[in-house]
Amino acid sequence: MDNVADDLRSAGLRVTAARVAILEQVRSGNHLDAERIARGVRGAVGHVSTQAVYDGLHALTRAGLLRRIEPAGSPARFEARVGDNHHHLVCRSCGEVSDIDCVVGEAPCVEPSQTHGFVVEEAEVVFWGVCPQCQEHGAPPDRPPARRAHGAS
Amino acid sequence: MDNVADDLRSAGLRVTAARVAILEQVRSGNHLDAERIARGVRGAVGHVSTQAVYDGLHALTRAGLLRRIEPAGSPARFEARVGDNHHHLVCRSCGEVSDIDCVVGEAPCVEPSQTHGFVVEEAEVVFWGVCPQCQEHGAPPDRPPARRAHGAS
DNA sequence: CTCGTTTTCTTGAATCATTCCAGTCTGTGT
DNA sequence: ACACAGACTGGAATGATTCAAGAAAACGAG
Repeated sequence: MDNVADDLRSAGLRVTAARVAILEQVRSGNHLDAERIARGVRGAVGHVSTQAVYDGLHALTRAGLLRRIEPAGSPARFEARVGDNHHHLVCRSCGEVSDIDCVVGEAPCVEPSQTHGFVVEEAEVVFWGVCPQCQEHGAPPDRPPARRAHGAS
Repeated sequence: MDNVADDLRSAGLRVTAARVAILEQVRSGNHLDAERIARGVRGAVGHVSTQAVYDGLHALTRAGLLRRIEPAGSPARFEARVGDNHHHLVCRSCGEVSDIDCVVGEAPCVEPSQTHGFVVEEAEVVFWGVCPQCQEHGAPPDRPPARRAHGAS
């Protein structure tokens, strides 16, 4: 039933209540940050130290079960959609993150024009905009706004 | 001669030694972080508080004289190349940032496939790789490595 | 040139996300 | 059941950045 445990095991990680809960949280939630995940985990299994949450998040990320994204101006967020090629759309007002399928369809989906000798491993694309919610109400529903992240393109 | 002062003035900012120095630093340096800028500024004009540096950096950024970029896992960096359409190539090992001209050539240079109702204002592209230096020496010259920033695409 | 107002700078403390540490506990393979 | 690597706990520490309140300086008016 609960493939979460199996996923952990086959990733070479021990199956503990904390990690199971972490993975479940991230899978059910949407681009949650560490604090939110910690809250969810605690709601599910009782006390878990903040450290254990960060620790588990790292382990799961290292194992490839989670992906960590870090939009400028907001704490790191985690998502369980891994191994495919997708990008993100971030609301400048409330910080909400949505997935976007790769624009071109192959990875890396964007090729740099000059590489300055770098070996390029990955292209990360972030679209900045305003979500439908924030378009209506000038203000976000409740979450604090991600500080503006400037930049052109 | 020194158009920096004029640039400040015409951006509606007062011309102070600190701000002139900040702008000069960023223009001559390459994607410097606040601390490095502060060091340079102090070298140029004597004591300037950290706060004044952050303050000036914000003001200049707000005024459009500077662009702030924030690659995952490293402190914010500032650049003076503004108003054009370019992206960045970041070294996973040493954190070095290089400019890359827009892949496609128009802004926004990448169009999302679905917008989920968002009003998209900007596309930010970051290429992750390893710089020439770090390819040779396994280790970076001296700067601490940006923590890995995961993610596929 | 001298004010007055407004912006900018100073010092110092605070915040937030995240990490470091050291010791204790617990899955797991044997 | 055992042993031990891996995971968890509590608590302190770090680093980048911000907040706050008062002092100083810039610039337009008179």
